[in-house]
Amino acid sequence: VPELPEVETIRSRLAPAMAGRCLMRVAILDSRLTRPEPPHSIAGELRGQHVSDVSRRGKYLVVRFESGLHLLVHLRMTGTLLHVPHGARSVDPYRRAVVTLDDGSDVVYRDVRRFGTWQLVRKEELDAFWSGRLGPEPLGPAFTSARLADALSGRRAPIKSVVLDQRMVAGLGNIYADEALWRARLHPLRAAGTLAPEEVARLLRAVRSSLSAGIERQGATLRDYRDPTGAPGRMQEALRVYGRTGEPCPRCGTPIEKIHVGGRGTWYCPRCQKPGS
DNA sequence: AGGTGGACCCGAACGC
DNA sequence: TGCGTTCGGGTCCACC
Repeated sequence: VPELPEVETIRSRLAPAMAGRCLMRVAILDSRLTRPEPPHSIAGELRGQHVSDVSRRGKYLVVRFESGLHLLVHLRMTGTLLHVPHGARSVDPYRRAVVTLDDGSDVVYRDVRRFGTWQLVRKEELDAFWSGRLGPEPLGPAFTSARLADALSGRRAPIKSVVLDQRMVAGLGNIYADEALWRARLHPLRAAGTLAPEEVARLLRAVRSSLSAGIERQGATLRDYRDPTGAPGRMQEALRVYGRTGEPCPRCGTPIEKIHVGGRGTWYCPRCQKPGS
């Protein structure tokens, strides 16, 4: 499941391959990818564009073109981007789009569940696009204790559900939300608005450190995730609670438990992460 | 308005 | 062995 660390890893690999290149051919093979826009019109707009750089905002990968156009790729559940040399494409029923660069290499978009999206946004519309959807970058200077405390205040929803809200902070998904709450020693069902200032500060540090750990290890490969060379990440070995029902908590040895919060599987340590106030 | 639950999608895991 | 059923996950949308 690509969350911020996985998308950042993809970005860092894809940027040198795409920056400065021209898109020679664009084939979009799944109409879901661009809807409500028809695939051929998106493909037509992309063809001939020159790539300035590849960046990231939350879980979105952003390909910026010299024309001011931006391609926003969201991988959702099972999307992956592969960079393959000229002629090295293999038969793959899950291939949803192929972009051929002017060095002959292909950027292949693959997505088993077809949840991923490609959107085109012009430079002038970009800020409005982000501000309607995404909160601050968790690893950037805008993500502060004061801002987080303000956003949490009055919220009665479980803290886990609130940190998954991309307008609260951009980039956490189910894995890193559980990991961050474990690091912060907060029970996932705690009402978000009841966190003391000290706990908010702990949560902020925990969000940053869990995401940084994921980036350092180039993402977590639980099943589908691969970087653009096809290599898996290593973060799955370093996860403290996610998916580890019955295994000992790395901090206290108590068996990890699984519950459901807001419809999502949620792992936590019942001793380190007490329900609290 | 904030909170909750279903829809979307499809392979894997599970149950009989 | 083989079938049907359930699950999960990010985001949007309808509903309370």
